[in-house]
Amino acid sequence: MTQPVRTAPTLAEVAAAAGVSRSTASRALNDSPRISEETKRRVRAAAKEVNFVPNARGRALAVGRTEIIAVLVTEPLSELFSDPTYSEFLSGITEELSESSYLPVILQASSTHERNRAREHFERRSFDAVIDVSPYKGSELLEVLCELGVPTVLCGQLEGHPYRDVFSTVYSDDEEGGRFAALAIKDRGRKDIVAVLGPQDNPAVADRLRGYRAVLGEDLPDANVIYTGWNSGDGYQAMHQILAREIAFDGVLCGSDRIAAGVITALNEAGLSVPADVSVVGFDDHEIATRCVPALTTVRQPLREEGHMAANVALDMIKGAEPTTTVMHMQLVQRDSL
Amino acid sequence: MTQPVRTAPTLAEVAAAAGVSRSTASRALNDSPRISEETKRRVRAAAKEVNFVPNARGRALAVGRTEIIAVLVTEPLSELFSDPTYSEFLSGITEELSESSYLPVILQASSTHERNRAREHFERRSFDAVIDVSPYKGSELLEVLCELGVPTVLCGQLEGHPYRDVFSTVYSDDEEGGRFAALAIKDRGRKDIVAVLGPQDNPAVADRLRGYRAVLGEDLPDANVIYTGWNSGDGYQAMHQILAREIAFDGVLCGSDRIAAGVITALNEAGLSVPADVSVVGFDDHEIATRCVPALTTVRQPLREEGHMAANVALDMIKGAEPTTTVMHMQLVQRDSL
DNA sequence: GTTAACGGTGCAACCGGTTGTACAACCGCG
DNA sequence: CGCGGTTGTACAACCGGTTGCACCGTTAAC
Repeated sequence: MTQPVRTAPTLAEVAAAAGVSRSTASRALNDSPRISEETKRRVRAAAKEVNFVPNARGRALAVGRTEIIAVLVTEPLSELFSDPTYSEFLSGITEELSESSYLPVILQASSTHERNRAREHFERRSFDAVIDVSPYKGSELLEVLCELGVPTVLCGQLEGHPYRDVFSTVYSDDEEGGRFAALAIKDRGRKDIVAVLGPQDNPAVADRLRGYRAVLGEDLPDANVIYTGWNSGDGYQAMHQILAREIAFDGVLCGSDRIAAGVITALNEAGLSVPADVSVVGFDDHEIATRCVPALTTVRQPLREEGHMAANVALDMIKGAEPTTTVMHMQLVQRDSL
Repeated sequence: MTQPVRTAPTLAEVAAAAGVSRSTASRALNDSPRISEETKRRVRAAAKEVNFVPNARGRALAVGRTEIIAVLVTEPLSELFSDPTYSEFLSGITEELSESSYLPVILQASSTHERNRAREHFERRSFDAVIDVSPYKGSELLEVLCELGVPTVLCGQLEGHPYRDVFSTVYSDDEEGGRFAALAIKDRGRKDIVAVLGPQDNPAVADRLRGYRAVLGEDLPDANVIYTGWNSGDGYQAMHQILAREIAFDGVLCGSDRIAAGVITALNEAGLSVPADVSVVGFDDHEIATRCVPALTTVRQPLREEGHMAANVALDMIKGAEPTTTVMHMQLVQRDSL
């Protein structure tokens, strides 16, 4: 054996080194008020001495918690990866949890195989709570979680789902965001609008389009709605195609700020000025929005705050709180592209 | 309390229901040869009856394993998300592990805060093994893992790192892949080459470029190397810029198949024929490569197999195997774009 | 001087499984 | 009938922590 797998020191060793009992050592390390300062000092010194860290397995069994929260991803990872909103949202979760002793881990469960593994670990209570990033109706995993009574937070609107009084929900109002963007471009007096959206099968995209339509009606004809990827290159390519069609338009609603950046590049190359000739509105309030020339008017989705909220709701539920529903609100960010 | 948090049934309840002791119940459920068939049947029936699933915490403490493997991501998630190779690789890991009882979870550790949380849970031995997707030299986490003796697999070449005899390594030879692509385009007789690569700070991109250079030398001048994103829109945009420069070229090496798809679109729009006028070679053997017109000649990186390998190596190390180093080989996939 | 109150500590039980070992019942054999 | 050997089961210890409760020695109050 080249590898000296030092077995980790146990509480008993610390106690022995400090000359106290296991229970006293435990209380000292957990800062119980019943232990004298002097003893605490001795025990802490001994713990540091032998590099003691409480073993997760023993601790979990005793306190009934693993202090691990699963972030459940039921769609294929590749889809998740191509949607930029997730990364910000996930950062919000980890950011918030890093204040606590809980550790968020991402759990992929897109194939049946993976779902079975996940189910198994849910049943075993490997996790204290679950945050479902993209819940869908009829998910077997949600059924299992409901049955087991595992604290669960759904991120996304699940209309008419049967778990309303069992699970918590956190989502932002995409339709409202769409209305904000459309209202802004309408107030500017634009009449012929083009929409360059994200992928067609994305539910948020559908909600936003509904918001656009509610405000613009016939000013946004079906023919002017283009579905594409989320990146600037995609926006660039889409705008090229629109220009090639030689239709008249004076406003562009974009599904993401990166799309908008590509759109602006393509417009400029075609000799069109933003915002003099064409108004452009983005979505997300991504960092790139401020770096665009002109700076991008956009709709801010409070993704990071949504993550914070989801994390906090999960922690509350672990402590026994009742399920709640939280709607986050979109916000128009006025800049110069309108 | 609206929520009837049914506390999960324990082994003791199963044993009582079956009329045997806890130990017998345990052995029966684990299919021990020492238990009679008749008793096993009774115990299994009782377990099914009360919906028994062994509690992960108790089990973990007893057997010394949590059966959870952490997939460590040390770069920011957004970066991970924008690199398409990861998703395939991660799928390989989960795919392989779904055959075992182990569950892979993704652990984000890009901020200092997150790294501290991760470190804590490593020390507590919350995970049986760690697969580091993007290891870098001088990572404190690697140091901790080494010290703790946690079975660890590094995915990626870490030159001259001090952990060679402690950690296992799995990586594919990007430079070799670059050579394959360059050789193919050279054999075709192309002399003026352009490279449209991924992000400049990506180490794999650097390795591949080294491979290109080793074969092509001056046929690939510095000025012809463009760094961009990984998507088709990015390739489209990059090729537009190249065409605008009006330089002479007859071959394009692309950093991804999606980039190549965009490149081909742009070339076609400019009236250039592939492969008659210009040869194009991709990278990854992404699904899109076969759907391109013409079908894309590309370099296949065995990402999924790499994931399988990493997972298996991790399992072996958990069983006590010595650390190993595995190099996966690239492969040229001949199609019609050359 | 006895007693009550109190701060500090240790014993032992407990969380929910697994496993070494002892033991009882049964078998066939001499 | 007594023996050794097999089979099936139960007891109890153990994994590594936490925690209710009993107990000890002080000190203050009467």
